[in-house]
Amino acid sequence: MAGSSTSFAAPKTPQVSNSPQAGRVPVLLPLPLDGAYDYRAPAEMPPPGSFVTVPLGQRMVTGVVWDRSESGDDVAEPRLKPVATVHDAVAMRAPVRRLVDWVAAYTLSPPGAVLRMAMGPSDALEPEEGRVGFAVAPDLPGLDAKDRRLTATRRRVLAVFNGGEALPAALLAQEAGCGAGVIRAMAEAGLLVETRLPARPPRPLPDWRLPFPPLSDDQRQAADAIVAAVEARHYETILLDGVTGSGKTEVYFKAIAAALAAGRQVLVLLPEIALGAQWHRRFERQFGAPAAAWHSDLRPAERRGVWRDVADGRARVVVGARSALFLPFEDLGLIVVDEEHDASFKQEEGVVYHARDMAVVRASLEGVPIVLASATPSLESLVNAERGRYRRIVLPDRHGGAELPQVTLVDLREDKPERQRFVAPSLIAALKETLVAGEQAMLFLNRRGYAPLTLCRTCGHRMQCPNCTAWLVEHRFMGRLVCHHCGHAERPPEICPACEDKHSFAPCGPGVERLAEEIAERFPDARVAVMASDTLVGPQAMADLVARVQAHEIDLLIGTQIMAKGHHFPMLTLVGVIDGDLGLAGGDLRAGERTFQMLHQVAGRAGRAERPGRVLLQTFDPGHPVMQALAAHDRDRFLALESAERRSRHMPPFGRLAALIVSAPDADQADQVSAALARAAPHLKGVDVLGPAPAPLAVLRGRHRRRFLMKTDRQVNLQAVLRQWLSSVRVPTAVRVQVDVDPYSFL
DNA sequence: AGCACGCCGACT
DNA sequence: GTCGGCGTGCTC
Repeated sequence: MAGSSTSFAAPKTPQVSNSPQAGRVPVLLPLPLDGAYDYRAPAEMPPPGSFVTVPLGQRMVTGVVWDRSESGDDVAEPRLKPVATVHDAVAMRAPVRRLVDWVAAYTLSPPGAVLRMAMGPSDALEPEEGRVGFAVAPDLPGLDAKDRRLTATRRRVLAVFNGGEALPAALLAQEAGCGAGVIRAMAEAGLLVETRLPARPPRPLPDWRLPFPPLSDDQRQAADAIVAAVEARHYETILLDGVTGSGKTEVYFKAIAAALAAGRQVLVLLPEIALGAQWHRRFERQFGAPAAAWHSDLRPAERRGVWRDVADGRARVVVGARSALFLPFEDLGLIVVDEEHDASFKQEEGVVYHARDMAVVRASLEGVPIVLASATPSLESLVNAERGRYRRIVLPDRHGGAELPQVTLVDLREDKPERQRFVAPSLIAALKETLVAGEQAMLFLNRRGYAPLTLCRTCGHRMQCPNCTAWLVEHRFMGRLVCHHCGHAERPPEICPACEDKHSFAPCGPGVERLAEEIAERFPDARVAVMASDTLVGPQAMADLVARVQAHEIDLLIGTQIMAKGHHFPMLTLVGVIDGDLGLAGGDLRAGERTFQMLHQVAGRAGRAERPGRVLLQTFDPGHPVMQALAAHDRDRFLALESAERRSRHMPPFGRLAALIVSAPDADQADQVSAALARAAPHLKGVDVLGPAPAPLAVLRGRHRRRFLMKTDRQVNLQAVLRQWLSSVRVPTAVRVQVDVDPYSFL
C-alpha cells in the first residue's frame, strides 16, 4: 500500500476554481450506460471531443470527452478514477457530439450506444506513422549466395522483393509462405533492414471542373437553386422531386461540384449498397476519380483508411449507407440523400433511427444544405415541403424524351392463370410477343425462394419455424426450408412430422424460383436468370448479372425488389408484376405508399431508351387506389388520397407515433411486464395508447413479443411522455422493452 | 458491452 | 468434495 500512501502524501492538485467540477472531466463511453462518467482530468485538461482511454471496472475503454451537463448529482470526487490516455487523434467535432446527443434523446437510446456508431474503428485512433517494413540489406549482393545461412525459405523471402521497394513483414511472410519469425531472424542476421514504409498514398481528388452533359432548362434551374444553397453555406432542406429519368443525379452532381469547388466535403447516403456499383461508375465518369465508399463489408484496413481520410479531409466525397451519417467530416459542405423515400434508411435494430431524418438533423447542426432526392418522395417529406420546412424543387420531364411505359392492370379474377400457375394468359401472350421481337422482359415478384408455405396434403400441417411465428419458406435451389426472420434452416422432411404420412407435402404460393420453373416450362428456349438477394452471393455477382443482361445474354429476368432499382436495360420493354397486392396486406401504416413506390420503381425499368415500354400489373383488386394511380401515372392524386386518409386518422405525418415492443424468452414474463406498462400508461390529452397486443410476429428468435402503439398529437413531446412512462415500470433483466419512435415496421 | 459474483449439476 | 454453467448487476 506504499503507492497509495505516496499519492495521499502528495499535494493536491491546486483548484483552479471553487467549482466542484474542477479537475474532473466527463467521458462518454461507447456502451449502453445512462450517460457520461466523470474521471479525474490529467494536468492538461483535454477539450471536449478528445478521444481518451479510461479505466472502467476491470478493463480499459476508449471514449470521448463529452460536454459538461448542468446536472449536479455527480459522483463524489475521491471515487474518481484518472484518465489513462489522451489520444492524439483528431477530436470529435461539436456538431457530431450534438448529433449523438440528439439521436439519443430522440430515439430514447443510451447516448453511449449512439456514440458507438460515431466512434469508428478503434485502431483509427493510433497515430498515423508509416508502418514498419523490411528491405533487402544494401550490402547483401556482396554476400555469397551459397552462404549456409541462406536457407531455401530465406531465399524465397529475398525473391519476393525482386529488386523492388520495402515491404511489410506480414506481406513478405505471406508471399514467401513462411512465418513472421523468419523475417525477424533475417533482420537480426543482417539480411534485411527495418525501414518505414511510406504513408498510405493520397486519394485521387474528384475534379469539379470537368464538363457536365448539357442540362435541360428544368435541370439547370434546379441545379442553380441548389448550388446557390451550397454557396450560401447555411442549413436548408431541399426536396428534389423528379420522375425517373428526369436527371436528378446530374442536378445534385452540380451541387456536389459546387461544394468541392468551395473546398468542402460531401456526404451522399444511398439506401442499399447493392446499388452502389453503378452510382460509383456514374460518379467517376463525371468527376474523374472515385468517391470513397463506406459500408458494412469494408475490410478493416480500408475502413480505417476511409475513416482517417474523412477526418483529415482527404476524402472529399463519401458515399455510404445509413452508418455513414456519423462519419467525422472535417469540413462538410453538403449532404445528399438519394431515394429518400426508401424504407431501408430506417435502422430497425440496436439504436432504432431513420437515417434520412437524422441526416436532416446533421445538416442543420453543421449548418449546411441537404438534398433529399426521389422520384416518389415520402409523404413525410412532401408534407414538410407543404409546411414550408423543406423547399421542393420539381423536375417534371423525362429528360431525353423517352415515353412513360404504358401500365395495364391484369384482373386476376377474370384473366386467371392455370391451376398451380401464377402468370395470367395475357401476360404470357405479352411475354411471347416481346421474346419474338428479340426484346427483353422482367418479371417482378417480391418473394424469395420456391414457395412461401409448405403444407401436408394429408393432415394440413404447415411447416413452421421453431423460433418464430412464421412459415418456413422452401428454397429448392438450396434444398432447404428457411425462416426469413431468424435464418433457421432445415432439410425438407420426408415424412410429415404431424401425421407421419410420406411425401405428402405440397408447396403453396409462388416465390421467384417457382416462377422461374413455370417460365422455363412455358418458354423452354428463353434464357432466364433469377435475381434475388440469396441467388446473388458476393458483391460481384450483381454486377456480373447486370452486365449479362445488358449484353443481351439474358432474355427474361425474374427477381425480387433487388432488381427494382436503377439498372438501365435498353432492350427491356416489358415488365410483368406477378402479385401487385403483395405489399398491401397487413396493418402497415405505409403499405399503400410503399407498394406504390416499389411498383412505380419496377415499372420504371421498362423502355427507358428509344423503345416504348409496357407494364402488365397482375392484381385481384384493380380498383385499389394504388393500382389506379399506377395505371393512370397519377402519383399526385394517390398522394392526395393517402394524405387525406392519414390526416383523418391523425397518423404520421399529421400525428406522432411510437411503438414499444416487450419481449422475453417466456410468454408469462412478457405478459407481466406488458400488464405493468398498461397500468402505468399515460392518460394525457392528445395521447392514445393502444395495446398490449401480441405482435404479428408473436415469437421472434425464440422471444415472445407484445406491442404497444402510442399515438400523439403533433405538438405533444412524445419523448418526454415515453420517458416518464417507461421510468415508472420496473423491467426484469430477461425482459427487453424496445422503443421505436416513428415506426416503419409493424411486425 | 464486458466482467465478476453467485448459486446449482457432472467430474477427478 | 471441486470445475463451470450462465442469470444478475455494476461500471465514474
